Amino acid sequence: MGRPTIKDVAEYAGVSPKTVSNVVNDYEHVSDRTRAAVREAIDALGYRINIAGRQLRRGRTGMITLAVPDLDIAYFAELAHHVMPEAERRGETVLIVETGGRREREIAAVQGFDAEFTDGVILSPLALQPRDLARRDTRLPLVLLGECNPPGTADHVAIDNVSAAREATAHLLSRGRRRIAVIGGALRGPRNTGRLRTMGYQQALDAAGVPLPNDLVKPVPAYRWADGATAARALMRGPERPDALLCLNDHLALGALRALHEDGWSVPKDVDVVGFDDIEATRYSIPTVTTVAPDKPGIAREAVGMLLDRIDRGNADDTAVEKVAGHRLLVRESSGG
Amino acid sequence: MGRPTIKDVAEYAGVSPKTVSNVVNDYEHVSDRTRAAVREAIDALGYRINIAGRQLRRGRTGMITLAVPDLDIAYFAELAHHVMPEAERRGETVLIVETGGRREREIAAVQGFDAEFTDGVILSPLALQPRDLARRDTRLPLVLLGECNPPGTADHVAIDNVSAAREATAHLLSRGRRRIAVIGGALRGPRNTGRLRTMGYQQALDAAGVPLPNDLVKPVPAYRWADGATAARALMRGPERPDALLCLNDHLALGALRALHEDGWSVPKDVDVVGFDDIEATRYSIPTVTTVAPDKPGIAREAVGMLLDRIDRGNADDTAVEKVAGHRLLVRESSGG
DNA sequence: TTGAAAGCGCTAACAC
DNA sequence: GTGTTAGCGCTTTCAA
Repeated sequence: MGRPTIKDVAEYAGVSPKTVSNVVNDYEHVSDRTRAAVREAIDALGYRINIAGRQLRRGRTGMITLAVPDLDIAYFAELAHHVMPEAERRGETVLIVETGGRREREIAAVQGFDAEFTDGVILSPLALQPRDLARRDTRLPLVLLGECNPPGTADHVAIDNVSAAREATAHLLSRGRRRIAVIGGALRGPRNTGRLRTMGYQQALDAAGVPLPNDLVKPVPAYRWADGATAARALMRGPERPDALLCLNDHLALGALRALHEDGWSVPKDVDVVGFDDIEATRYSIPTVTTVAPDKPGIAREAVGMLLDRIDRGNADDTAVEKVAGHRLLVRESSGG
Repeated sequence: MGRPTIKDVAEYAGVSPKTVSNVVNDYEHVSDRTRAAVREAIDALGYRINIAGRQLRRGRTGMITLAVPDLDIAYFAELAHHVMPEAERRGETVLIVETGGRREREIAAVQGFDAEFTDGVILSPLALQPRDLARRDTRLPLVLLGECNPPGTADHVAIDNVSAAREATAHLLSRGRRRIAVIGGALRGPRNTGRLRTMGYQQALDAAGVPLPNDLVKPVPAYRWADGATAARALMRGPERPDALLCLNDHLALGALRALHEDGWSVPKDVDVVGFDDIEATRYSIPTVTTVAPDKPGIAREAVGMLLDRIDRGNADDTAVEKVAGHRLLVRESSGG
C-alpha cells in the first residue's frame, strides 16, 4: 500500500474524512475523545498531510519565493537567513531561488515562473527594468528589495541609500580624506543602488565644499571580491590616486583590502576603506572594515509582512507601499575606528 | 474571473483539456497547427500551470529539500549554490531549509516535516543520531552529506575526511611543524566530521613518528569565526603553545587569523594556519589561507543524482550507497604557499 | 459535533 | 492526433 491518506486515517479511527481534516487543522468543535482517536490513528499509520491536495482545494500553497541574485554573496545568504525564520513564524515556507542577477530570470521570478508555485515573491533585483514590471501579466503578489524601481510599481523595502552613502562619505571627509573613490558607483544612469549611493557621495562632497574628483567613480562588472580587488588596484596605480575607497558592498571592500595589501599600501594609514552590508567577514578581516549596517532583521520582517498582507488582501490593486529600513555606520579599523 | 485553467485554454483554443496538457508537457504527437493554437491561447489568457493539480495527479511534487545547518556558514551557502542549478538541470526545484544544527530540526527534516512537501531530502546533519535514522517511520528518499553516520543507514556523500586531514597534517609536518593544534577536533566520541579529521591528524603524526602533543586538540561550540578566534587565543596563551593550527573549517581558520593578528603573532612566521572547505574568503584574506578544497560541484551532482535515483526507484529498500567526493589541499600563504 | 457529496486543476488510461 | 472519463487527497459547503 502507498502512503496513507486522510481516508485511511478516518477508517482506522472510525470517523469521517472531514473529522480528520478538522483535527489536522485544529478546528475547535471536535470532542476530546474524537480528537484523541484521530491523533492516535495518525500516529499509528504515520500519516502526513499531502500538501498538494490541500493547496488544490485552498488555492494557496503556503510558500513564498525569495529570489536573490546569488547565495555566494554573503549579504543575500544572511538575508535569506533572516527571511526564513520570519516566514516560518508566520506559517509560511520559503522557496529560495537564485537569479544570478540575470534579467530574464528576474522577469521569470516576478511572473511566478511558468508554474504557479508559491503565493508571492520577494525579489532582490539587479537587472529588472521598470517596463518589466509594467508588463507583468499576473496578479502575483510581489515585494521588491533594495533596488528602487520607479516608486509605485510594487511594494518596496530598502534602506535610505542616499543618506547612508552621504554619512559614510562625511565620515571619510571628517578624517581629512579628500580624494575619495567610489568602487561600484555610477555618476549617471538608472536610479539603482549604485547610482543612489553615488548621489549620496556627491551630496556629502557638495555639503563639505569639496569638488568631485576626476575619474574616481569606478563601475564594476559585479559586486564580488575579485571586482573590488581589480578596481582598487587600478585606482591606486592610476593617475589620480585616491586616499579613500568607498566600496558599495563589503565583498568589494574585502577584495580591495587584499589588493591594497599586495601592492604594499597600509590601511588606514595610506588609504581608508569603507563598505556596505556588514557581513560577518568585515568583523574579522585584517583590518576590520568600516561598513554601513542595514537593519537586516527589520528588512526581513517588513518584506515578509508586506507580502503576506498583499496575499491576504488578494493583492487588491491599491497603491504600492514603500518602507525604509534603518541603517547605521559602523566605524572600524579600516577608517581609523 | 480567477486564474485561467487548462479548461479555459482548451475552450479558447477549441480543443480538449488533454490536448492542452499534451502541449504544456511537450508531448510529441501533437500536430503543429494544434500546438500553435494552444500556445496562442496560453499567451492570450496568460495561463500558467497550477502545480498543485499536477502534483496531486502525478504523485510527485518536483521539489527536493536541501536541509543545511545555516546559510550564514559560507560553505553551506556555496553548497546550495551548486545544488540548485544541478537540481534545476534535472527538472527539480530545491527547497532550502535551515536546521540550525539542532537535532529536532534534523529529525523533522528526515521525516519530511509533518507535511508531504517534497519528493526527497538532502540533509547535511550535525546533531542527528544513528537511532534517529533507525526510527524513521517513512520511506522518504534521503541522502546524507558530510557527517558519517553508521554506513548502510542511508545514502551518503562526503570527502574522505581522514585522508584529507592526514594530508593537511603531513603538509604541516613537512614544514617542520611539530606542535600542531586541532581547532574543532575530538580525540574520542562519535565518528562525526570532527572526529574523522582528528583521526587523520593522528595518523599523520604516527606516520611521522611525532608524538601526539598534549592538550592541543580543542573542541569548539560551533564552527564559526568567533569560535576560531577564541580557541586560537586560548591555545596561543596556554602552556603548550602550538606552531600550527589545523582548523576544521575555514571560518574557524579566519577567526583564528584575526585572533593571532590581535595578539601580535605573524602567520606563517610564528604559526601556520590551515582550514577546510575553500570558501571564497580564504582566497582574499590576509594572509590567504591554506585549505582542503572539497569538490563541491561533484558533491552537489552526486547528491542530487543519488536522491533522484532513489525517488525514481520508489525508494526501494536496497542497500545504501556510499560515494566519496574528491578533495585537494590548496597551499596558500598561511602555510608558506 | 459529525458526516456526505462535490469539486479544486490536472493527467493516466483508454477510446476513437 | 485528439477527446472522454475518472480520480489523485483534500476541504468546503450543507445537512443531519
